[in-house]
Amino acid sequence: MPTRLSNYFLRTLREDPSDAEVTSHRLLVRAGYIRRQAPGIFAWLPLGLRVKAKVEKIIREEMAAAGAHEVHFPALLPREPYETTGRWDEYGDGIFRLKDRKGSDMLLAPTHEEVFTLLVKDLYSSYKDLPLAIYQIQDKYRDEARSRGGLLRGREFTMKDAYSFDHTDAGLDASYQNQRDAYERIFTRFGLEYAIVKADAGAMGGSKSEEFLHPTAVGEDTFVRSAGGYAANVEAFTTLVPAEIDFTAAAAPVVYDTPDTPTIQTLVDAANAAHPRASGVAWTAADTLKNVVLALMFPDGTREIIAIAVPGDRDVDLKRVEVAFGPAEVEAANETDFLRYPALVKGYIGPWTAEGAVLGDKGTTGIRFFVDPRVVAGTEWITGANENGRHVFGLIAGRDFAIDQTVEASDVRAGDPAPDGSGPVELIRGMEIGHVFQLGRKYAELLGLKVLDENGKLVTVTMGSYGIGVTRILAVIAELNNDAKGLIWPESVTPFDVHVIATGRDEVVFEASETVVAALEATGREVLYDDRRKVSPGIKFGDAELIGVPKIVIVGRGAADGIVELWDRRSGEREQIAIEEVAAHFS
RNA sequence: CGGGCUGUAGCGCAGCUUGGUAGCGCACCUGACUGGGGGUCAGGGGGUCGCAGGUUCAAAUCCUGUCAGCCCGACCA
Repeated sequence: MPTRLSNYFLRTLREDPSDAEVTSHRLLVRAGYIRRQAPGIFAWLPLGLRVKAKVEKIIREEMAAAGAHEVHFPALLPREPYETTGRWDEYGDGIFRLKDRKGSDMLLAPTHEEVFTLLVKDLYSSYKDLPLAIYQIQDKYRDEARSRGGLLRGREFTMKDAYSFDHTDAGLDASYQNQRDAYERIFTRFGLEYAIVKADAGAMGGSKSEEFLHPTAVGEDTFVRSAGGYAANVEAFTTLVPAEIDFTAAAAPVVYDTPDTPTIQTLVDAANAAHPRASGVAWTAADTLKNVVLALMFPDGTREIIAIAVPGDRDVDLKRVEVAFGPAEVEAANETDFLRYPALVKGYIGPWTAEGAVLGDKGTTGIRFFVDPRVVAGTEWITGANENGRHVFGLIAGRDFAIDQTVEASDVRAGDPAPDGSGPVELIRGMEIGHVFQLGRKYAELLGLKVLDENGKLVTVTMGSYGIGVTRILAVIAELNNDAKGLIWPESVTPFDVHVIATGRDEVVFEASETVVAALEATGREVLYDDRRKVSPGIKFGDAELIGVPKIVIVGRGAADGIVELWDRRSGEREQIAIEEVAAHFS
């Protein structure tokens, strides 16, 4: 039976909802696919549900092809397994927590590693059962500080999450590659451009991790890409380390008075004015060493002050620092912190004084000291002398201060060289649509998932976790497929195959329409039939354009002569054909 | 969590400066006309003006507080 618009649960909106900014959100609400329920939480209407089902169908087909089995866990879970793995605490405010009537802590799962691990532990105990890949399509909950972009970043979203179980590292590599290949097929079927980038494993833990990023201005991630094929999330980008410089002949450092130079720019100006470089080449910010004092806050509540030295022309990227020291939150050191270390003179901080080191484990402060990887042995710097209005010139890395601890703290910029030598990188905004992790043995270890191997020995299972954002993909597809009039779905996910419009009031039009609809359905097409009487053609055309079914058949003034029109939503082309030929056009 | 903005009918908005018992467009209901691009006419239903308190004879409007939402940033898939 066709879906008849005369009694379908659908209401299109003539005007844009005021709270929708991004295109996909605006159009999905206007065209009657979703309705906002609460910030970042949406109700699904019949049209939206159909598209979502199409997205899920493609994912299911590829999961099946990859040998994964579908299961389904509750979204509502007890605290205990998450307590065991430490994520109950690590997630902080990021998850929805609630209590049942007995006062037991529950959560709405942000992801399901723990329960998948426990399920396999319950049922399997032999290496012969491995490898195993299981997955579910389930709603996830994350209490975003600020949801935005409609479906692009909601607090409830549908995700396909798959998990692999192996008893050897080689097995995990194979399972990981298997899922990764499936993801490539999935995104190709959706017609989505993507870049596979090295990623930070973050709260998930584990080692190897790659993100599938769709390049788009509305994306929340920034990643880098080189012409030579290197790609990485900015958090995972590693600096190309320059060659060391022989400093055996280098002069000793000299301290100069540099009054009123608390910032890099004032320092560079003062240096060029009062202490020009012997070679005559002007000093630049890149010749200075900026020592940034930060506070690390660990989940257990401890606060540690650290110092990081980066070239003066670079800013510290706090996100990259957090990745380097995770799980910890990072913020700039505050006044209270500085009061604890009177040796640190704000604006004039440096690792060195003539009397000895200030920073580092051998320094007078004992503060852990890290340097940017560009600060290699033999590089020469201007930096603070730990006295108000004084800087030291000609400070040699590896001679005058320790460079044994490097950290990726500097911001990443377009033009930076890729670490693999494949050339300069460009910075691109991307939306994460998939993420594959090698979790390794973290979860299996903590939750006690072991199997007997070939030798009858108990070994801890090694796992992978593989996520795809179902609703996010739907939104990205909507974001990509629309025009000023409305949505234009690709064939792969369109809610209906054909949208038949009856225009006019003559009975012959509706009779002809029924014939067309029946013929289409006989070929297996799903038909949305606009059979509304007393609705003007303009409204019907407008609704069709908003809803975005790519193939439209208009039955109207030619109906009496057995002629209908094929209307291609995407190209706008219209073609007159005989009613008997309609079905053939769609087979 | 910081900054900005907004809460008036299902949706989009005006009214607030200068207090006087709430209005427009769309949507919805009835009837007629119209019938290939959101048509016309006539009639109609629907709102504790976010909430609480205060000022006043009188508050959507002025004052105080509070809650909610949106956008930017921080953060996060």
